[in-house]
Amino acid sequence: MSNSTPATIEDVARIANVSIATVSRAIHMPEKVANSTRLKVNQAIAITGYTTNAMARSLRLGRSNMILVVAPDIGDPNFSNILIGLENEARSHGYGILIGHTQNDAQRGLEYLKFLNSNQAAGLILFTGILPFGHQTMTARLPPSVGVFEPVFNGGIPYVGVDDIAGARKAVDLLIAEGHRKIAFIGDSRTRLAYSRRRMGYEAGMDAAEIGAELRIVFEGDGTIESGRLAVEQLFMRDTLPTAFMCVNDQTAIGVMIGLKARGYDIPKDFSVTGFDDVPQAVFMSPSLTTIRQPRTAIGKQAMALLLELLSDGEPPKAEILLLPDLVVRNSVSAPSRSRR
Amino acid sequence: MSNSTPATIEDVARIANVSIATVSRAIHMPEKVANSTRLKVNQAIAITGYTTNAMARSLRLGRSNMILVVAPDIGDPNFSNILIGLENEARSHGYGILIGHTQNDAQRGLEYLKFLNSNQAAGLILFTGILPFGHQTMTARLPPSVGVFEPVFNGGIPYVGVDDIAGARKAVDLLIAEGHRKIAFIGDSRTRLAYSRRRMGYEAGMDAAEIGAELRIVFEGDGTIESGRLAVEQLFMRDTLPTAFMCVNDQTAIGVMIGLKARGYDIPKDFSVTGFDDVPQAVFMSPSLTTIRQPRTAIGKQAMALLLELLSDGEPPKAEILLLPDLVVRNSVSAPSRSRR
DNA sequence: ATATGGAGTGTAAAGGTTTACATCATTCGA
DNA sequence: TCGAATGATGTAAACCTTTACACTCCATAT
Repeated sequence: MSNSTPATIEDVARIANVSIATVSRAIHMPEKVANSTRLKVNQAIAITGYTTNAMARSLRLGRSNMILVVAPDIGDPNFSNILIGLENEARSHGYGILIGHTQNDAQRGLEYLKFLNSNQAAGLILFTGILPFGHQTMTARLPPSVGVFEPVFNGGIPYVGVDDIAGARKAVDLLIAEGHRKIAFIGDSRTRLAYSRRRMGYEAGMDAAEIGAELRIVFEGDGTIESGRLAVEQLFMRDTLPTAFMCVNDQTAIGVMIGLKARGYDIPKDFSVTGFDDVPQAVFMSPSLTTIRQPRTAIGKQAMALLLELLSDGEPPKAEILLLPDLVVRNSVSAPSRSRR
Repeated sequence: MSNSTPATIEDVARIANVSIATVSRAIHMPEKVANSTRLKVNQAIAITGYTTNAMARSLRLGRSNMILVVAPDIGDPNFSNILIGLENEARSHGYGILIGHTQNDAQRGLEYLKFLNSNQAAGLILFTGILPFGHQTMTARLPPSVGVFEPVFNGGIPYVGVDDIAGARKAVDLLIAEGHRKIAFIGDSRTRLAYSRRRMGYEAGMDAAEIGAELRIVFEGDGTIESGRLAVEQLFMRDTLPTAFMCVNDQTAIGVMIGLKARGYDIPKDFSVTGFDDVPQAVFMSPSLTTIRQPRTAIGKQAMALLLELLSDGEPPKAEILLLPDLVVRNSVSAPSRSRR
């Protein structure tokens, strides 16, 4: 049983007293094999402890059962949760997951391309918004691919993300429902579709509540904590203070809270703050941050499902799948204070 | 160039006007090939864009260039940082990383065993303290393996972790240096080596400062936030209050802080608190938590290095590699207050 | 009774690589 | 000058599957 070399299909065939072809069929196309034969084969498999050699199978089939997942930064807290979704879905379809991180380094990306070229991966999941593989020529050889979170710019690759407009809308609507009208949007001017869409959600919400342009304050930062802090400074200098800060992401919101606290204000009594993403820290802030939660596991699952569909059909069923994010109400939002309303 | 099917070694051989054996040698044993020939081959490779088919290679060689990493929970914040270390080290040696998570489910673990049996992985990195694969019989077939963080109980597998004794010692020593003498250790009674070692560090520090048993308070919990909160309750009931809480991990420390704050105490003015691990939240607590940082990336790197060594030598060079963790001083520790000293 | 078709199985090729062994050419020593 | 040693390359087998094609039975239709 515990032989030094693992059992091959031939060992099974010999014991079951059939040909290797029959064994293969008994495993992969059971209906093509007589009941009695299938039984014999299964017994032989049990006796030998046979597992089909994935290398040989992949070689013969011309494709592997691995999916390459490339992310700029594995440490990104978003990543691990997406990974769970990806992994579960993949595994339940007999695929395994290969991890690559590029650290935003094109050279690194190219190294991973080798995995693909050498047939080690049947498909590709991309976390980064751009194809990591500089050369256009490469695109031709790219296997079925799916983007996560963001559309992939330089390739016509379907992606799975979140409905940023609807998500942002939930945040404004909450603030408006609480009685806020002068709501600042602290944005991110970097060219990411997600960010501009969140602003669109903000504008749409303000439109719907018929809040005029004179009450809208937009500050375009860069999505960092520092950028949030800076936004507060600027707004105080300009002396055009809102009663609520709707932030493009949690990082910015954290910065805003730091800035407000530094000036001695109380959140949410003096100012309300919302974020977007629901990063792990959000719940540990004081006050805990009201934000929009990315359905990370679900995104991962959907992305992998889409990729697997692509692998079997070859036809991209959809160019874009947007999931609806949830509003997570915590303690950074309340009605605007009397005096400042 | 962008042919539909990728170039094979045969294409290269034809263009370079040599045999496929020579091409293979030119790639893998360059010194065995004449300079002029090597040149021709390299040119042909450049022309065809050839990459060796990893499937075929692995099949022929009988081992793959993949390392399987199994963790109970990919979402664990520790995991991603370890993963960075693992991945970097593996990649720089031509290996790729395969991810599996067991969710502490033995059945899941067995599924991953298939990856190993089917030759898809040459080695194994284990995050869980136990072999996920129930059956002893399996152990015989396990490839070279290395544990991370914790020793692997039911297998004689080397592991890479942190020097818990030395780490804990740093925490006590800090507290003692600040003037504390009555220091409580809030432990974890679950049978993990790490936890008992941390307690050993505590005792050693108290010994070194010649602090008698009457000033030592030990509460054995279970490492959860709730356990920390409970410890505070118990200690207040027993009315044997320390001036500082040294906690077996950050979770416990968070619980202790919650418990103390609930009773209206100020940290660190009334009580000092230390943790262990430096989880991501630690810095966001208020006050931010003074703790011992796990050198996660370094652990991952070392573990992979050890595994690769195992793969080439076959000889386990060391049974245990312990890295020295750093003390991270934040704001949860100060000198004990006059009145309570 | 014979032809037809289908179900079940076997034979053998192919997939791309590595490497033991064979072959050939060259060089060196006697 | 010849034999041997050395170096460079080629031939072919092996790694383990999957599957097209061929074959054998057996049942059914004619």
